[in-house]
Amino acid sequence: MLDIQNLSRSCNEVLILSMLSSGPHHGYQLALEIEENSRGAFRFKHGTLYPILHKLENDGLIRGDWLEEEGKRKRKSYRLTDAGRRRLTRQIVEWSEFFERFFNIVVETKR
Amino acid sequence: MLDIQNLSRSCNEVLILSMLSSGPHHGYQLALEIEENSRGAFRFKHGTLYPILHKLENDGLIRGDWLEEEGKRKRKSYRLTDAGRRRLTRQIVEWSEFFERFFNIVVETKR
DNA sequence: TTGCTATATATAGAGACACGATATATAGAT
DNA sequence: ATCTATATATCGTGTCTCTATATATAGCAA
Repeated sequence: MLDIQNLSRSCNEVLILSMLSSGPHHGYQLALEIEENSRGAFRFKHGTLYPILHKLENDGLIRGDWLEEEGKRKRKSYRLTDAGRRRLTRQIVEWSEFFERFFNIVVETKR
Repeated sequence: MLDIQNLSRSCNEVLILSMLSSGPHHGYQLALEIEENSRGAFRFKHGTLYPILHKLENDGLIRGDWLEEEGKRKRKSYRLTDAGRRRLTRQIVEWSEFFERFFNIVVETKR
């Protein structure tokens, strides 16, 4: 179960895993697209982003491969592993349950 | 706007403010009822609860009065202030927006 | 050729905060 | 007399995000 103290970490994780579920991205690109897709609501500072990517890779949820293309800076392209895909599916269920319970209390009492 | 790094703190605050919007509660009672209402999902450790209550009181969002009843331990009864009620209303809007954007990204990309 | 901006990744240090542990106190039950 | 539930409080630890800083390159403009 998703516990309250892990909301921030889990939220960051799910956003990244979700983006990767639609195809490989590199870090910088992830931050830009998440910001775009949320119309500026979710912003990753790179001091937050890269440590998370390293942790996810270390946990075997994503995999990064260095790409070297002509005329471009070296980039690390990340993609979901099978474990990462399973984790994403489970996390989405947990977030759904969290929302349900959260609003249940908040809306129920507020009135 | 509700930012990702404050999810935990804000969630705790909203749960407490919500409970208080239905009437005065003391700390111990808040923890029990939140646990019941969420069917065990949200549990406040007292090492988390009391510091938050003190902070909310300090910020003028709630007000606590000591009650001394016969045959009972001394308890501190908290209730919402007007500022607290306004804060709750705004926080609920922000959480709604957060959920909308979060699932927008998560569901959109996941597929 | 120098400087600025965007792209791109990385990490050290600081600060916030929830938690576990611990402490104190009392009422009621066994 | 002891245990459990009620009730509040605080200290220390660990985790995690942020800010700041560092490094590197491509493209453009002055």
